[in-house]
Amino acid sequence: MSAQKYIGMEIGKTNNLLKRNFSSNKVKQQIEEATGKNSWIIAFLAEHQDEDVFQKDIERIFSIRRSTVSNMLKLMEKKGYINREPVEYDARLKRLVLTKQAMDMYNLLMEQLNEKELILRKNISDEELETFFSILLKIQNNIK
Amino acid sequence: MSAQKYIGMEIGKTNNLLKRNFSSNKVKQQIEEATGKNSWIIAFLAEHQDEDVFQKDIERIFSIRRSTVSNMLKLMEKKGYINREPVEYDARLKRLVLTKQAMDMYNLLMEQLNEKELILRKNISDEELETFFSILLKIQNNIK
DNA sequence: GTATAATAGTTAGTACACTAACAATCAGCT
DNA sequence: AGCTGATTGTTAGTGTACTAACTATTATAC
Repeated sequence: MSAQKYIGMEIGKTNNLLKRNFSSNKVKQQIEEATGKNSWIIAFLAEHQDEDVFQKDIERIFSIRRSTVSNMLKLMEKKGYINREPVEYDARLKRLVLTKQAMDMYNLLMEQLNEKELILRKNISDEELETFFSILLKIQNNIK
Repeated sequence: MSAQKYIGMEIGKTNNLLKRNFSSNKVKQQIEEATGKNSWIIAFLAEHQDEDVFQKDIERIFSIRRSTVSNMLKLMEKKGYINREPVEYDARLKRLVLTKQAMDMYNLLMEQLNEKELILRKNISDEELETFFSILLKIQNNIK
């Protein structure tokens, strides 16, 4: 029984390890530091500059609740990474726009994210990785 | 590029889903509610009643930092699940002891944890699961 | 035997994540 | 046009998790 592993437990442990060692993305010459999640959001916004992106999209993509998004984006605005602008066609929506500062960080952030991804994938074959993601997807579906 | 998945991202998303839907363990007739991590800790202590367990052990087993353990156990003490007792042979250590209330919850908590585990494993074969855990272990080792 | 290093736990400050309750706006229906 | 319900975002309060700095004790080394 004590040898049996629990999915939630193992994922939680791995998530903690990631948070500790792979979360902070210090960008040289930047005063404020982009935390792990900040980097992902900046990357997403940079890759979708041609469309309007709102908080509700961040919710869906990153699987976080609206209150969390609200707080995170408030911090990112304070740090000078984004602005939240109203749109004409719907007063409820606030369009998320990257600042120049954040856009300048994009390439470096992606480099860092990809570099870390390579470290995480060490000793894991492409086939194993595919299996891993497919099972993770099954687990995600089992939760809902 | 946008189709490529990132390990940290997918694990983070899954962890959020777990936290939202599989974390709370309401035990009938209990005033206070044992949160997800509380349940795990109670289970661990119940299964190791014959030995002395200290905060440093919880750190190692659950892969969380000492400050986190300190805060979590302070809350659990407040809720009446554990007591922290000094030991004679080392004044730095505080032995963790389950209260009667928590011991009474143990069987029900394990039932709930196992029940949830079954839901998480739906549509996943034993072989797949073994692969999944082995890759997760590789990822954990890649982080350190 | 005393100085130094290692270990165990706490506290302050911050980030991330949740629920619940709220306000504002929009969409649909009659 | 006006009511009802859905959508979007905020706020308050809490739990989990981190780092950094701290205290207290124990172990080691000289």
